[in-house]
Amino acid sequence: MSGDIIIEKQRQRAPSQRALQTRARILDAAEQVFADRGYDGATIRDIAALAKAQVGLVHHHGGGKAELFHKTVARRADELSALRLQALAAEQAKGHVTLERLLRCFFGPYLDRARSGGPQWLAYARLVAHVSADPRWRDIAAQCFDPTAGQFITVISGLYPNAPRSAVATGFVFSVSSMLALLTSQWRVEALSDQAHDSLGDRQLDQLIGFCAAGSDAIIRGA
Amino acid sequence: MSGDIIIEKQRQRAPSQRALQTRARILDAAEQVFADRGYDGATIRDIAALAKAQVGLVHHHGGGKAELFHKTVARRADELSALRLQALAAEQAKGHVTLERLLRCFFGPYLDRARSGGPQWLAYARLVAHVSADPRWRDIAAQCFDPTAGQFITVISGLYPNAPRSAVATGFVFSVSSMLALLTSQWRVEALSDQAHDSLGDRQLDQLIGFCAAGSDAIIRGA
DNA sequence: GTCTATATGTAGATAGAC
DNA sequence: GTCTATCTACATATAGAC
Repeated sequence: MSGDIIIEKQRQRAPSQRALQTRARILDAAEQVFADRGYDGATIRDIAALAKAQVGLVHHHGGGKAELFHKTVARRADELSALRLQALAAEQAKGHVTLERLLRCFFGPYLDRARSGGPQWLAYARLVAHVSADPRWRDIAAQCFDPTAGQFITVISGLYPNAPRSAVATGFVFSVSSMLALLTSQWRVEALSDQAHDSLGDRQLDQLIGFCAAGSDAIIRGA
Repeated sequence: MSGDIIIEKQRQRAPSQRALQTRARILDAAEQVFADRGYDGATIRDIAALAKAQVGLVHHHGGGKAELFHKTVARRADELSALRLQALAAEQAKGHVTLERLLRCFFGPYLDRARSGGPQWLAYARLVAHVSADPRWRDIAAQCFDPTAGQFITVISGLYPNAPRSAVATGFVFSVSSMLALLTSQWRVEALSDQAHDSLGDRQLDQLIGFCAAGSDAIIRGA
């Protein structure tokens, strides 16, 4: 898998309004189908049908299946990164930064949208789970998620001046995997609890932050 | 996806030694290919080539792609469950059960094998990550993993008499996802640390247990 | 149980009219 | 940009000889 897929090409002219809508419909459809069935399980034809577009058109806008997948992952990753870094900057400006608050800056934007931003954001979580589970997408994961994660790790390291960065990174990787579990494995919690579970709410976010903050603190202090 | 796939059928006669070896080679090959490329990305042909067997033979032993996948997941799950429950019983017999020790009974058998049991056990972790990421395999996950997980959750609940079972289950699901992250995302920790990381060792197991115990305790006490 | 050969479907990709 | 039609390749699965 080459790491040099170009996402944005220079365009000669501004695309028409209709073309932009078509493009967005195709990306939305790709997101859902890729999330539900993974890269190989998804078909261009399913995506085209869901987007109410023609097969050739999906190729035209997506530039082939692999590039379409990359575009689909990158679209919301860019939006999320901006929101997270914005929340981080606002928190730092207030001073009194704590581990809990930093994690809230990272988790909050995602969880907010998963709750109120429509089912597309929950589909995106499943998509990210697929990306994380498959070594073929390491380049995509590194390119889309690592820069922002690295900034958060640097700030957290500042809270523990003597801690090795690898301990902070380990706690952060565990934390991100827990966030994905919250978004993709609620059904499992319900099955193991023998009872219905609350839908995604403030309580779930607080549980996630409590778990990850206490856990990361334990790793970092033990290092 | 039907939940009534039968894994073991009654056989008329005991299979020959050669047949058993062929069967094991096919399951080993299937494990690696499914782990590397997921269910849809894997092909019966790749599995046959890696097992040095013929395509038709893979069908004969596996009973179709879907059933072969199920068999591959279930094989090590059964072995793991036995080891985990055995460690749990031994720990309970000693008395003085703690959350850390319970988590060690659950994580230890897997981590031990991932370290010294050959690359197949690491492949299995990637396979489980695929199963967890895809809602199509919920039935397999529930059948292979939930019974043992449920027993551990029950024992943990005994340590916190007033805690709701859903809080314990939430912490446990986060913990399992962190275990998978340890086994499948070491490369990510390295990339985010800007430094090489120790290979899988006692220290990693201690970090995982420390993270999950402190995190679960925080969730349960906050509930 | 094992192998060869083949049937059948469907995938990704593209050419060319509009 | 959009649509129709088609090319080419390879997937799963099975039939039947040994």
